[in-house]
Amino acid sequence: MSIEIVGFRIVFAASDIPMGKMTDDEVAQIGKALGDPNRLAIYTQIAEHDELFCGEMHAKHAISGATLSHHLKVLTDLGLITSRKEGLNVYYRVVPEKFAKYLKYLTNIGSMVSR
Amino acid sequence: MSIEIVGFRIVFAASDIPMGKMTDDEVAQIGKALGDPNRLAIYTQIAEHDELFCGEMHAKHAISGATLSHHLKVLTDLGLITSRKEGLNVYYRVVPEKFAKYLKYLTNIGSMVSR
DNA sequence: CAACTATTTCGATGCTCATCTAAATACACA
DNA sequence: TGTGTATTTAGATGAGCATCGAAATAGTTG
Repeated sequence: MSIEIVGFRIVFAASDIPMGKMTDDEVAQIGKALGDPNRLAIYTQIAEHDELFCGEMHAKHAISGATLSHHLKVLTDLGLITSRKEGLNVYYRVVPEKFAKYLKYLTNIGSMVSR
Repeated sequence: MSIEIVGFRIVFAASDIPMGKMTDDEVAQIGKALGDPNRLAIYTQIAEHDELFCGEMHAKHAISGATLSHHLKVLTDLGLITSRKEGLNVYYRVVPEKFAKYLKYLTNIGSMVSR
């Protein structure tokens, strides 16, 4: 039995989100950002929890605080995460809309593959 | 009115595809591969058409033949595309399953964001 | 205010990689 | 078999970037 993918689409559980276009370049930038193993792990860890501060991430990844901060800045500059300062800690959380946009763009490519 | 994304999932039009797990590292590699603007454009162009040979791609992208060949090798080594030689030309096409796996992995991250 | 903790910035280093030109290979066709 | 075209390989170069240690900044708490 051979299986053929004829296409796929994203379904939003809530409702359709109005999402502005992403430029090809922005898509590539996000791909690159999520293309570093440490950064992908950091992003995934933030997504797993609701909010996370540096200290909790630092404990999980074998990188220096400076490097961690660098990765968080990259993700922040791209709009993939946001932060909130409270006391000594800086709490990070993902921006679902941004991620959804990226997924949607990729899904469009995928749907072109269909015949 | 504020809209909140509570999660999203990929729905396959044909049926659910049995897909082996991808390692985090492989996911990062694909992200990186699709994270180069030229490579993303090349991949997209191949996806748009059914099959494409180098010459057709070369005409569209402002890079040397050698660089094009390099990008095609990166995509091929990752299993994102395959090739077939016919006469002087080498025809490329995407491997939908691989792309779907990547999308599925990302979608899983996305679904974690939901509350 | 002083000491301590959390995070970021600075500056440097070494590796990865996109890109090129030139040469090699593979195939077609006369 | 020899010439022309398509693609890949080889080798080099330069830019980008992940990483670090150390210093700077910010905030808490005694």
